[in-house]
Amino acid sequence: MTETDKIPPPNFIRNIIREDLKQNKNNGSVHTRFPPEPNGYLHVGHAKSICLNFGIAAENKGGLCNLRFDDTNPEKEDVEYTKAIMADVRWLGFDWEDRLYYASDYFEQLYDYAVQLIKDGKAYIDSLSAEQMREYRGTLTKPGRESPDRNRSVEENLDLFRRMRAGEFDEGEYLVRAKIDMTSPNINMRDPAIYRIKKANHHRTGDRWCIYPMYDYTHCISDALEGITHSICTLEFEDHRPLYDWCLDQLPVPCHPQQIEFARLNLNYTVMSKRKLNELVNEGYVTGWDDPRMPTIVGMRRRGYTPAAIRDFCERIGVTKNDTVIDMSVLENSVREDLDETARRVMAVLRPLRVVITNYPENSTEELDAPYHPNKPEMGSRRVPFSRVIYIEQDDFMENPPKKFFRLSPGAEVRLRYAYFIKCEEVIKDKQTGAVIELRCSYDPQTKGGNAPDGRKVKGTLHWVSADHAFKSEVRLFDRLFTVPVPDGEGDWKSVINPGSVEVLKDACLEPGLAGAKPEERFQFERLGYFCADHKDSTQGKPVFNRTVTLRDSWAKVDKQVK
RNA sequence: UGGGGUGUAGCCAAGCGGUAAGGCACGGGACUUUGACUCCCGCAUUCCCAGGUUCGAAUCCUGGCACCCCAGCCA
Repeated sequence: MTETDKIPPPNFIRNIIREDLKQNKNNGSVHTRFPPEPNGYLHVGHAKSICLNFGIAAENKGGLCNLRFDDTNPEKEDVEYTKAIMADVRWLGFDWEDRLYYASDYFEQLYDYAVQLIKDGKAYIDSLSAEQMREYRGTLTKPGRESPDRNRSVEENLDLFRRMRAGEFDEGEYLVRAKIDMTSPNINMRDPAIYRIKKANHHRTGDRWCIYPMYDYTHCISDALEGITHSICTLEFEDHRPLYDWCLDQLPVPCHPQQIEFARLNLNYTVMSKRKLNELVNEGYVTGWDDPRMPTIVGMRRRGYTPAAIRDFCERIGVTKNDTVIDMSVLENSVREDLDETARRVMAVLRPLRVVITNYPENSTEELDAPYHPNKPEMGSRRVPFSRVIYIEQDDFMENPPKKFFRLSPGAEVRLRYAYFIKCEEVIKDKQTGAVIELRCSYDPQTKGGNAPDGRKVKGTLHWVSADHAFKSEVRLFDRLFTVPVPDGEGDWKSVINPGSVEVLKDACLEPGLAGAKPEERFQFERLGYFCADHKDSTQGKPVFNRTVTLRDSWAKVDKQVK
């Protein structure tokens, strides 16, 4: 994302558009839209669609992308979601300018068009019950039968439709159907419903309507009314395209957009359906839609993912019609790549082990200079306090180290980053448990800053925090939400939820400057990973941190091989 | 044994009749005051399978096979 002039990789949709432009189709314009239903929060799958639609608009001269809420089902939708969706799209870095639309804005026009269809004998009012509808529809292999109401007169249809709108009937009593073909091999064309009665309050139109248009009928017309040129949607709508085209062919709409379908995103070790995400929230498996383990935009944001990283990820995975599952490592790679460039390095000890530097003067403190980024001096530096008692990571000490372990062990010498070389002289253990509770080390005053004048080298460099100056706070570590790569493939997907997907460390010791971290501020805790100050649980002067992603860890591999 | 789609490496993905890009992952090495970053090197004689057309096929033709989607008054 640093190169603004980077040419996006080709994909079949961009190829179609390039070809259309060459033919001067749509007078050379490109107009897309992102059409979420406001019935839940957005997830990375939506991010793929957002990046595609807004991206295509942005990379073509004069290209535009609308934000349109597909709000035709009042029972499931809510303003809470529209607000959250707008915030997410904006946070991802996209702008619909003044083109915010709602399908509900078109209800009157949609009604008029339906009247038109009825007058033209292309739609009728049906009184079949839902169960009867199902029977008449036939099956995948057997054609359907025509409803007895199919040849109701235009006058009667018109009257009934008017009375439906007027609220004279109960839900389910009547329904408007397109008159297409009950024997079509495509079930979507067997006289699909286009209007149903719902005596529900709509989040925008209130109680003005008691009949609501169906998706297939609404979506294509909304696209046409907005002058959309390319209506990009996911694969499951491929079968609906003939219906999309049919509706537009019957009506005097301003234009006829081209529907193009692509495969939705699947990520391993997580689930992506709104229904399942909803269950995770409602049944308490996670703390909310914005739980840092969730693949939602708000969840990833809270975890510390950046908009640039998510955009980069969406670019890398490509756009095709293949049914695929993307490896989580691709996402993590995008995040690390962005954060490596932008995050300041600081020190934090997650699981503290007390170290007393026996030959360092008591009650003495010095400040050591530590740059914020090893490769970017322009990011500046800060002073970190050093004193006689410090904490190091428990993992950085082993009493009986395996080969190639170049951290601290009895008699070994290591560097404390930006400070001194220390040597482990004595190991103090708990008399009861035998656990190592303290290390006694000596330091070499000659090695201040981290280099020895005599040229001797150490293999390991450890991060540390001065005990008296440590800012103690909470740090949360996250792991994958599921224990198997494709939970959807499991009979009971909830049986493979990872019980250890979150670990809360209450006693982490952070360098003092971190007490001033702002909500959503991101850092690299050296040698541990990238962390983000939680915007929800942090309080003034007491930020708590979420681990976004670990650093790549080649020691973990060596360690595994040794064992 | 209805219709619509899709099959290129462990995971993604370019390719569109001229002799298999790239990314992730993985393996090896260099550098290193983060076992990070960075940098080198390696990683499909073969494109779901079988035939055919062609001087030449992942690309064209024929026939199989596998997987995904569709029977809401959801989107």
